[in-house]
Amino acid sequence: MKNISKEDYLSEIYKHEDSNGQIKANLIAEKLQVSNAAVTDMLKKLKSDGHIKYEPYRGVELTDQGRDYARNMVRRHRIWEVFLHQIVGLPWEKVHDEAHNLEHSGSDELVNKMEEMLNFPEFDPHGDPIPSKKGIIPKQKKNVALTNLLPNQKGIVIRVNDFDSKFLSYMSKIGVKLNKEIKVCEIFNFDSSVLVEIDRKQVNLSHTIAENIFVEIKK
Amino acid sequence: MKNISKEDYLSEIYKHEDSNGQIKANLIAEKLQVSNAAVTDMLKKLKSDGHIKYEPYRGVELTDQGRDYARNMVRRHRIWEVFLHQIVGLPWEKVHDEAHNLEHSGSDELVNKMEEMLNFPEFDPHGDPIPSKKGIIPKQKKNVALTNLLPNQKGIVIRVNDFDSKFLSYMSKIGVKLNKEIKVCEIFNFDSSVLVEIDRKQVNLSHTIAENIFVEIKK
DNA sequence: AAATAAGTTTAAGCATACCTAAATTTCTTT
DNA sequence: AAAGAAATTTAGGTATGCTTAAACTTATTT
Ligand SMILES: [Mn+2]
Ligand SMILES: [Mn+2]
Ligand SMILES: [Mn+2]
Ligand SMILES: [Mn+2]
Repeated sequence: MKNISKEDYLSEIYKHEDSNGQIKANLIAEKLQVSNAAVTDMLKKLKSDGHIKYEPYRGVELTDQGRDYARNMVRRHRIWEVFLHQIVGLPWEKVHDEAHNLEHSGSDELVNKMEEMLNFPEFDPHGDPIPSKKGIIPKQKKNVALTNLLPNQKGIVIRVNDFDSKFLSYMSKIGVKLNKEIKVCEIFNFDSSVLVEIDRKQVNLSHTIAENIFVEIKK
Repeated sequence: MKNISKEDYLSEIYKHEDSNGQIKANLIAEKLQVSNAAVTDMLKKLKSDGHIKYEPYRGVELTDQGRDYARNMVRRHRIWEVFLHQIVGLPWEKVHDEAHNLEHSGSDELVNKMEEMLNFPEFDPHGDPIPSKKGIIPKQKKNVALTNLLPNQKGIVIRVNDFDSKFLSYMSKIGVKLNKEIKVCEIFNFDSSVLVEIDRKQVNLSHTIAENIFVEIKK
């Protein structure tokens, strides 16, 4: 297995492009926890592999080939997550890190088999869409960060960010999970935290926490 | 994940030590498909890690630390194999290669969870024993290669070698699997092949094939 | 005891994937 | 438009895990 690093770079570029357009070398370095110089090195290799378009000091863009590769990596990651969660019974705060290692190892054939076994799930345990074998990405319900709700608005949890396992365990602890209803009671100006109601209990969420929970606004 | 190569070297040394005593650098090179020089390099590193005892031109021996590490790798490999076979439904000729990649990725915690889910299996799909978390190795029934049977003796399949997937598919095809009864009908001197009976059908097995099937002799 | 064969190590080199520090380019202010 | 700040690349270096070819050590023959 030779391409672990390349695959991680490609996934990162893809996930960002998907939501925010062209990614900066800077941000790749930060996300992958490597130096800027390491990023420059890798971008040259990815370019010569035909995975990205890239000119020094200019932005990075996936080629069709690179996008296909990256999308498949995201697919693998998310299928592993669902599998570990549903079949092995790992809690949602542990599946991301585990999948991040496994995604580079199992064959596509194995991933396809797991997908079939899971009955072709459309979303991973954190609500992120799983690209199909053909590259089609399931449409998510319209959703916004919890910080966008006004007092007395209610939302249904559609997605949470999955990169911090401590954050996810805390979410479990206070009852936040996919499809759960959250009502915003009050927004505090002094620290931008929000007081919400979950399962008829009130909890105060910091702004940073609320930013990482995405809900469909309930009319 | 940094120790893939080291882990493979250690497993190989362990598996050989287990059955045949000290391994020669030569054989490590052959098994891992690398040059002898690469083996020398790695032995130095494994020594400085405290995993093996080793003096130039002398043999290799695992330290207690190295043996623990290696045994755990074998454990991980075999639990993955059972899991892939029983839970994911992969045929026995595919689990070895897949497990060989996965064994370096998932955490011990995940492996322990899979083991529990499988109800603490003692043997992998090819009949090899699975070391427990504490390092205890289940005892196998006494067994010999099929080549050791005399005409008209019967044996129960206890184990098959797992390193060649083509061999294993062929075994499936002719009905050889664990616990299956095989009767030796005739041994041909001219090529040392054996004519056996499986499921009431006669099949001729080359000497090399028969050498890789291990049976408990039936009285 | 030499000679030969077999096994192993050393030497030199390559690719990957990182690093820090210095140099360069681009963006943002003034 | 020039200066300063921010982002990026280059230069030089490290560790891992390989390679081939040459040198060396140990085991086996004669
Ligand atoms: Mn994830
Ligand atoms: Mn990864
Ligand atoms: Mn195996
Ligand atoms: Mn392996």
